[in-house]
Amino acid sequence: MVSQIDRKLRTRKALMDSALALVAEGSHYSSLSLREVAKRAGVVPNAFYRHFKDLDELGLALADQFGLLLRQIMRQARLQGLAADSMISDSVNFYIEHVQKEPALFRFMAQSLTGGSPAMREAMRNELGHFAKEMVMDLNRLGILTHTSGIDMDMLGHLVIHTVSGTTTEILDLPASSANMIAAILERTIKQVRLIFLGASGWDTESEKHKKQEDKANRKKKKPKSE
Amino acid sequence: MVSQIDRKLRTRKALMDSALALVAEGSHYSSLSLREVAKRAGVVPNAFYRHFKDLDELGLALADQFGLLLRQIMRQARLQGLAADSMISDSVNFYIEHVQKEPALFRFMAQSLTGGSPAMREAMRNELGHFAKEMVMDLNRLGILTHTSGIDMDMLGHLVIHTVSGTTTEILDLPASSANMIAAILERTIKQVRLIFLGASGWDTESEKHKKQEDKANRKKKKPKSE
DNA sequence: TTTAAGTGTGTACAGTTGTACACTTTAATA
DNA sequence: TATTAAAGTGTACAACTGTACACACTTAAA
Repeated sequence: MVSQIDRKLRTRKALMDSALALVAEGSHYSSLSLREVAKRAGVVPNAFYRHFKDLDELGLALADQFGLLLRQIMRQARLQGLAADSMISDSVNFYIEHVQKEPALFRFMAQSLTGGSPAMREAMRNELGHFAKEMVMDLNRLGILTHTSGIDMDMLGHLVIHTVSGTTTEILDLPASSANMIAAILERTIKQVRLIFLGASGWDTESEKHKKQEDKANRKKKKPKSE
Repeated sequence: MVSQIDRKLRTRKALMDSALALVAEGSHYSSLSLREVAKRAGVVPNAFYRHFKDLDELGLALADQFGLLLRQIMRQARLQGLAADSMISDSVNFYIEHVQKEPALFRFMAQSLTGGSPAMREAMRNELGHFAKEMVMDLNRLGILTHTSGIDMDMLGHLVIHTVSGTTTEILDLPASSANMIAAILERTIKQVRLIFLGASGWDTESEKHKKQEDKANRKKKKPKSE
């Protein structure tokens, strides 16, 4: 005998897990059907409506779940107390570990950025934006960035996001057996993040003159097209 | 009276354009149906088989078309002969212009990186890889990078790709009316690429010691997990 | 001119889709 | 204990799916 709300939560979770499982097996979320999701969850199609009005709504719930996972990862990373000098490589390592541990959710994330309803894309982007913001703040706090003045944190955050999420989809496409390829990508990503923060630390000294230079040149021509 | 091969090419193109149009209207490629693609192309469903065996095969043809577009863009950019001092911003500007000019193909590209058949994902990644390689070589040739020694070109290329393709999907999600948002993203992306190359120019001087530092630290702990 | 090949059409069919409606079963409430 | 609300079931249906088959028409080859 189960509590009524427990039962409700259980099937709800079953539906979400079902969708994730199908995504993990190679289907694209936007091509899933309500019926196959229900069947996989061991429930009759109509029961779906007791929990979600749509597959879109289920998608939003999954986006929430993904955000939760991200926050767990961050919290866990903080508890470990990464050493400042190996921080970048440790962080990337740690992140990729979680990608491999929970491939379905990350695959779903990758798909949602370009597919799904507009609402879902936005939700997913918000989750990632939050993640990047926290990440950059952490790295900053721990001394990777010695100066915040002058540098556009939002820009930096998006740069890290795009790098990491791009890497994520690359890894998820590998046959999982090829550990050496994964290691190569991982190493490459560490280099990339390191390069980013190297660039960031030189930003307001070197880059400003660079920027001025470019702006001046831009104002002069203004119409570089000749098509 | 039309040549037989002309006719063939014409309907083939109609089918491809149809798929692109549906994608441009918000559908995800992996959720298109053969029938709606055929209908939109003004052709009976069965005629589809005279040109493609699958929607997957049509997708590969679209990937080819996208690669072609990329190469055209690069050629065009080279013909313009960008000035070295405004090169990064001009390049990004130029690229984004084309994204807005041909939104359907770029949308398709973004979708294909995480959706579609494995073959298509690989095809798309190859096209982008080629693009990034050429781009980095160009920037290098024109003096943005003063030294190639020691820096991992592949790493740099992927970094640029992920940044640019991430930006691309962001732009394509905007309601197209909001020109100011687009301008903001564009500016951000220019900053990002500038930061990347700033990092790259300091790579083998500053970064090596950084790397050694991290490696040493890594060797010491080796097991940062505590979950 | 006859033949062959290829492009597009019409009909057909079995399988799947979302969802409406009436229902059973179960747990919480009164 | 009787009542009510909610979770899940079963049947039904019209719309849509991919694709097989036989056919019509047009161009290219013989």
